[in-house]
Amino acid sequence: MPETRHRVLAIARKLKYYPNSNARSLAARSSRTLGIIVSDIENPFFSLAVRSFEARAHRWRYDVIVSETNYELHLMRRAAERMLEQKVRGVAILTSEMSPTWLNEIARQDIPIACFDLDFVNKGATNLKVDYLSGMRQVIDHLYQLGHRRIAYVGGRRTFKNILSRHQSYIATMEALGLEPLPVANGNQTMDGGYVAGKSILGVSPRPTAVVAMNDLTAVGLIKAFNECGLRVPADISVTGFDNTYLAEYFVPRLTTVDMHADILGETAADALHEMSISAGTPAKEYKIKIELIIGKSTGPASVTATA
Amino acid sequence: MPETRHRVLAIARKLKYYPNSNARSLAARSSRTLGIIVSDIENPFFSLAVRSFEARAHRWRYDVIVSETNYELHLMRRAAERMLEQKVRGVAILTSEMSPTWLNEIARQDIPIACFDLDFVNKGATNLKVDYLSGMRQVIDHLYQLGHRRIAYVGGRRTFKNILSRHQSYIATMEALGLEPLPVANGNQTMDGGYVAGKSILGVSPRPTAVVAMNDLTAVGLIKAFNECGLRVPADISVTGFDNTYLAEYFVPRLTTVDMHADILGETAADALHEMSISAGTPAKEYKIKIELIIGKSTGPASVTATA
DNA sequence: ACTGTTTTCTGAAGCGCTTTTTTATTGAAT
DNA sequence: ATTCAATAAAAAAGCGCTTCAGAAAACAGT
Repeated sequence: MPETRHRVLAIARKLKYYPNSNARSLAARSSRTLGIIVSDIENPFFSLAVRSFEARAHRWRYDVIVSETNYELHLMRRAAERMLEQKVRGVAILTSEMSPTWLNEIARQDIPIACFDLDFVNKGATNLKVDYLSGMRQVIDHLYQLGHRRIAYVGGRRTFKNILSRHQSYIATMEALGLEPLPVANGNQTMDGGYVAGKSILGVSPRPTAVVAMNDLTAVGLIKAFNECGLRVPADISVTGFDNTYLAEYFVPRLTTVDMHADILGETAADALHEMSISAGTPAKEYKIKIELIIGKSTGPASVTATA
Repeated sequence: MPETRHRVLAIARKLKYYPNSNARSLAARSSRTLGIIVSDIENPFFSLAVRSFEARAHRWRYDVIVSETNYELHLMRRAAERMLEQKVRGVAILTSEMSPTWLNEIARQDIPIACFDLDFVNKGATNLKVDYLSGMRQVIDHLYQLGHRRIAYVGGRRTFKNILSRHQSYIATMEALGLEPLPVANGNQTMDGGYVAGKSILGVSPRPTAVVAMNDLTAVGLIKAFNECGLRVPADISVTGFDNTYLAEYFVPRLTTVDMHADILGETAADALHEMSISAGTPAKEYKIKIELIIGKSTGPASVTATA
């Protein structure tokens, strides 16, 4: 029997026969496709998540389609529509600019959802949660122990949920330490945003001795801005990132950052969708994504001159 | 009429109607989907190309599916099969580890192909060519003028066509300048490969005064390795990248590299596929991708002690 | 008013598969 | 041999759309 199967497959290949997946999905009333929507495919955090999601999905014999929202609302809409039109078997949403309207729409069609840090409460949705507060606290504690007191924060362009979480965690942690949260400079989640924010921070007086960036890309942009103005990191000013992308690891100086395990995130999302799709009615679980401080070389003792 | 259309669409939305794209593709005997296959989605060169490809494809009202080969043959095979099964309207192949067998297979089904730097000669294929020789020559000339004579090269893991092109161009250019090509260290196209290669280069005596990396990621890995051993870039050793990814721009020191215009590449590929798909029988064109040297801060005059 | 032509509308056919139903086949039990 | 359940094989019925053929309607020309 296995050999028969093998022969059939061999002949199929020889005959160049590739089953039409459209017909298959149509007839089976169910596609073998998972979707994943991310904010920014150029951000290594997301590309790593996409890769591990794909790898795991392929293991379960799904195809995957990926859409990017680029932090833009109309692309978010298109992405959601596309998932609906393609009749995906499940969709992972790793982007906070996804409106509840669409989430509900997807849930209404009984398509399993795995969302990263979006707080979408629905029986058809699995939540992948990150404890930002803990991450932010670890970062700031680390800086605090190094003697930093004027710690600034650089956030993202919009007030998306998870971007906001990081900001709120910053404020909460600062206050818990009896420090005054500094006015926030906002970037746009990427390097150039960080660069611009970095320039603006340099105008603040007294200058912060440390800057916490909302992600690694922003941190890199900050450092570039600082370097251009003759400031050394970490000698003159400390900078931290968030996400622990491969970028953080190879950047010089190696970034102090928070590991969010993008790879585990992607895998977990794929696993969760698979599980939900084979056993409908399973109560949606909630996963906690591990978070851990990675101490690099971009943070150092608060410089004496600056604190003086 | 337009208002009627608008009303219909509004009602469709209200009724939560999303046309089944599988049924549509099946009935129309033609999908509205373009495929793109890349080596490594984490490499910013590719992610940028994917993004611009998607953007342009969406403008022409195509959906796009992206597959990654990860430089692995079995994934390459799966990616090709998937394109065939999904009955894509055209496919862009931005990965040199794609066997001619599969290219022919795709061409045989009359699916337009746009391949980047793959030398696939077929009437159904558009070629996007890069003049590596020119790029490499510009890089090496630049180093030569800075006084470098012992210029090493760090290549990729396998002998894929385009990776090989860069290598051959290195050798040709060196010889043209009357310099001796040094033995090549091979990376794996990413940072950690560059890092390992960097360590091995440090063992070579006399040490090269400059290293040409096959891409930006490798260059970053190299620099990390050099830094760890106390070498400063560019004071002690110069390093160049290739691709001019955003990484190169924000890295400290800003990388000297070669811009391959990944965004234009992606757009051109999408345009070419679109054009081929609407007018079958058009003779396949050939596009030349512009290439240009970007001088950064990772290259400097050959250090006197090293050349001595 | 009548035929010939073009345009618009309606309904049926069919895309390439999976699934369900029907029919044929076998095997055991009477 | 005959009946009935169990199993295998073959045929039919869609899945949700697009397309195409044919019917109906509209428009001219004589």
